[in-house]
Amino acid sequence: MHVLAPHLLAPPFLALRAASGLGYYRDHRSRGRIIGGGETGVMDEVLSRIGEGFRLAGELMDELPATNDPAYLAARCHAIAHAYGAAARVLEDAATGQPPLGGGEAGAGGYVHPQRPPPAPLDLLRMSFPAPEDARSPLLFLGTAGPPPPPNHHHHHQLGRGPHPHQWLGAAPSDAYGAGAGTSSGGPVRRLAPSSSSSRSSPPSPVLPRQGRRRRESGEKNVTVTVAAQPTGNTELPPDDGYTWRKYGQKDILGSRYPRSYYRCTHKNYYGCEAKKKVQRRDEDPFTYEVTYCGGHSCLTSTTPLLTLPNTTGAAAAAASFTSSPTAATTSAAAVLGGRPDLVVAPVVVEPPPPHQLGILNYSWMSSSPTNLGVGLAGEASTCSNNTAAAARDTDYPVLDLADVMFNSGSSGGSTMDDIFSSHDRRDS
DNA sequence: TGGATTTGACCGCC
DNA sequence: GGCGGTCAAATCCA
Repeated sequence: MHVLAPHLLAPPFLALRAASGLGYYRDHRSRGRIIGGGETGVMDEVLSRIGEGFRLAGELMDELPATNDPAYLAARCHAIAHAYGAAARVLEDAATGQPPLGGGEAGAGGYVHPQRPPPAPLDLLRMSFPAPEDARSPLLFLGTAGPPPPPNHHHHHQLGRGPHPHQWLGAAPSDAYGAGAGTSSGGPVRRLAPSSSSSRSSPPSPVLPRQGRRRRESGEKNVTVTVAAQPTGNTELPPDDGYTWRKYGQKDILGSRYPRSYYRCTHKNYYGCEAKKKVQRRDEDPFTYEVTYCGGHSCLTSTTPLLTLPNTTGAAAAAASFTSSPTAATTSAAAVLGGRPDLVVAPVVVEPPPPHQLGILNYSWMSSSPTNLGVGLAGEASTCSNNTAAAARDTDYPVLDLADVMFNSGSSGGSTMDDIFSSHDRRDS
C-alpha cells in the first residue's frame, strides 16, 4: 500500500515557492530556456513540461498495481494533467505571438504565469491508463491546466556552475567523452592539477572491508531507452529526463569507446528512492545515448501542485489518438506541439514495457528520420546490466516518439527537494 | 560552506 | 580472474 509521500504534505509551501518564482525555479530561470521568447526556448519549455507529465504518468503506472488510494491517485493524475496543461499554454502563447512566459519566467516553470491568470483547461488530450496488465498499450498522457513544478525544474545545481547556463543539463558532462573532460557542459571542470589518486586514496590506510556494497538485485525492473543528444546547445550532453540525478560513478566499459556513467536519484536518502540510471554513449552513433533506468522513483519529486491543482478536466481526443495508432498519434502530437513539423513524433516499438517507467519517451529532434535513432524503450528483466536498443527495436508495440520531448524535459537538476530537504539529503553517501 | 562531480579502489557476480 | 557496479575521499564551484 502506498504511503503518503512527504511532499504531499507540503504543498502550500511549495506552491508559494512556485508562484513566487523562488526556490525551485531559480536555476530554471537562469537556464534561460525562454530567452527572448525564442522558439527554441519555447520548445524547450514545452518539452520540459511534457517530459514531466510523461514521467509522472510513468510513475503512476508503476504505482497503480500497489496503490488503491483514490485520493492519492487522483492527486497524481492531476499533477500529470497540469504538466501537460502547462506545455499547452506555452504553445498557445507561442501560437498567438505572446511572449512566452516572458519576464515572468513561466511562473517559474510554465505552470503559473505570473502575469496572467491560468487559462482555462484546454482539454487537449485525454489520459489513458492501460490496465497494469495491459502494459503493451501505447501510452501518452496529456492533460490540461495547472502547474506542477517539475521538481527538476529547479535544475541541476551545476547549471549555475558551468559556463553554459543555457545548456541542457542532465547527465554529467563527462558522459560525452568520459574521463570527465568537463568541457562540454555546465559541469565543473575539475582537477586541473592531478590531485592524483594518491592524494585521495593515499594514506594507504588499512583496507577495511567495506560493508554493504551490494550488487544489483535480481528482479529489478529496468528500462533502456535510446535517446539523442541534446538538440540544442551542447549535443554531447545526454538529454535530461526530468529527474534529479546525482552521478556516483563512471566506468570505462569493455568494448565501448565511451565510458558509462552511473546516476542515482538525488533524493535517495530522503525518500529512500532507489532509482538509478546508467548513461552510455553509443559507439555507433555518438549523438545518441542509451539510458538504462534501474528501479522506479519513490521520491515523487514533483510536488507542489498536487494539492493545489485547479480542476482538471480530462482531456480530449488527441490523447485518444495517441493511444490508437502511431499515425494518429503523430498527427495529434504534431498539433499539440504547436504545429511544429520539425518535432517529429514517430512510432516506436518497444519491448514489453514494464509498467513502470513508461514515462520515458524517445525522440528525435528535427530529424528527418526519426527512426534512425534507434529509439526504443526496452524492458529488461532482472538486471541493471547492459541492454541494447536493438532489443527494443524488435518489438511490437507502438509508443510515441515525441520529438525531444521526454528527455529534454529540462533538467534534472537542482531539485526542489534538495532545496527543501537538503539537510536530509545530507545523509547521502 | 554546502552540494555535486571526479575517479581510484573495492566488491560481487559470472 | 575479469568486468561491471558502487563507494567515498578529494576536489570543484557558486
